[in-house]
Amino acid sequence: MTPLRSRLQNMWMCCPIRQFGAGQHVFHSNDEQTHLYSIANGALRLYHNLADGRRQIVGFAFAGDLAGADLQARHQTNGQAIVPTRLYSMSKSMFLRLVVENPKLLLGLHEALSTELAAAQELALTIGQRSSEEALAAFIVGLARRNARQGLSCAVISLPMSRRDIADYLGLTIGTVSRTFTKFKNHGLIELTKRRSLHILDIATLERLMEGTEWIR
Amino acid sequence: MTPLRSRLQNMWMCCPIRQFGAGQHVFHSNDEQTHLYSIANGALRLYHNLADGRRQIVGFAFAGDLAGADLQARHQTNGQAIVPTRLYSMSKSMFLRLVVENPKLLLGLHEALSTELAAAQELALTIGQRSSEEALAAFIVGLARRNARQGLSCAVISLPMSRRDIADYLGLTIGTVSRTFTKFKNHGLIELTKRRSLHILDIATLERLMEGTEWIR
DNA sequence: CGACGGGTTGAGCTACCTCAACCCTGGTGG
DNA sequence: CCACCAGGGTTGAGGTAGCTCAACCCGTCG
Repeated sequence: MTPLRSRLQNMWMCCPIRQFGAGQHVFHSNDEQTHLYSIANGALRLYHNLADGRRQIVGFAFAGDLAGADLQARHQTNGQAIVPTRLYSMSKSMFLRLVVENPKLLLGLHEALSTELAAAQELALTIGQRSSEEALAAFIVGLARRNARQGLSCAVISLPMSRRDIADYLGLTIGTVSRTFTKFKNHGLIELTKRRSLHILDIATLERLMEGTEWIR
Repeated sequence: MTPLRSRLQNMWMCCPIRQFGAGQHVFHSNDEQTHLYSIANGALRLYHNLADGRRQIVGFAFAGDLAGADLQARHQTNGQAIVPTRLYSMSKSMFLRLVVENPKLLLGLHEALSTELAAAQELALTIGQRSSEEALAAFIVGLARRNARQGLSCAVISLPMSRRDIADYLGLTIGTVSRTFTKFKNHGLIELTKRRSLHILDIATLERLMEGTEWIR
């Protein structure tokens, strides 16, 4: 954990906490953006829609992640709780006042935003170039790496989101996601335990799969 | 043009200019990131690769755009000149020194990075949910809107990138891109003039196409 | 215990890919 | 100034990954 990040983390300690039930929106796309959020626990889906309802999830935010880090006048995405979620909220003006006292805070936020940008570009790579198997492998490995960074188990992966969420994230359909999970299970790469969690049995093969250097029949 | 942005623009006036020929790389993914760039003229493609050479272009940068705005230790993408390109370059340490004097500069950079994030997320929407026709319409409209923002003609669109670049940007193949251009031409939406430019004849239909509210046979 | 929502599986379809031939254009050199 | 060439772009024919639609399964909750 870099100094920048820890400074950002301390900043939330005295902020009010807001709660959202599963399915509730924290903000809608094009809403005025008044606050910066840090997720205490739970999970958000961040998504875009087309006119006919097609949905692209552009990211998930879990405990420790920020939302609204762009500081724009209006929200660029919809933000919706996947499960009951609590988040620290700080008004943008409050944050900007803190920045005046401590300019490093803005650098920390900038770093967080850079990470989000890298994730969005990696997602474009996944959707645009990877096959359904490569994409799902990338998704699972991504969650494992996030767990590792947070000091959680990188073998047991919790999946708060539904199959539809995963499909709308990877640009696939629910059927293809389900079939691909089954295929991974049959190849001994993962174990599907409870409905919303899995065990990784062979991360090395998943990593080769996501890079396109391994294939399964 | 917001004050933040104009402040960012003035900052480059005294910076050294570097030149790159078509196909030359300004930086490679994972290179140490030493500088911040502003494109004086020309164009860059920003891209990721998979192990077997599949390429996802995650953005194009044209005159007035920044590169390296993430200020990370290492470059997150490859950056390659599409055509002969000149760019202002400023070392990160120089930029950070300027920021100490004028903290607003960092806010301006943050805003630019937010714009990049929004573009990357919109790209994910395009690749993940839009059909080839909707995707190409979104691409053309995106270029037209950029031109409008820069005070250029939004009817005459210059396409410095090849069909392969467009395909690798939209997650399609060169054949599909070419066929879709032809279809748009046959429907009177665009005129294909020179090889690397086009005229928009019916932007309203293109906009409805990209939102999924109109179809062409 | 029944109903419901999410997940899995199967059968058939189609949008887009693959591969290959052809065309066009701009650049080069005779 | 023209002939040639190379590389990008277009078009066609056939194949296939992943979609659609529908049936079924299973765990949860009233």
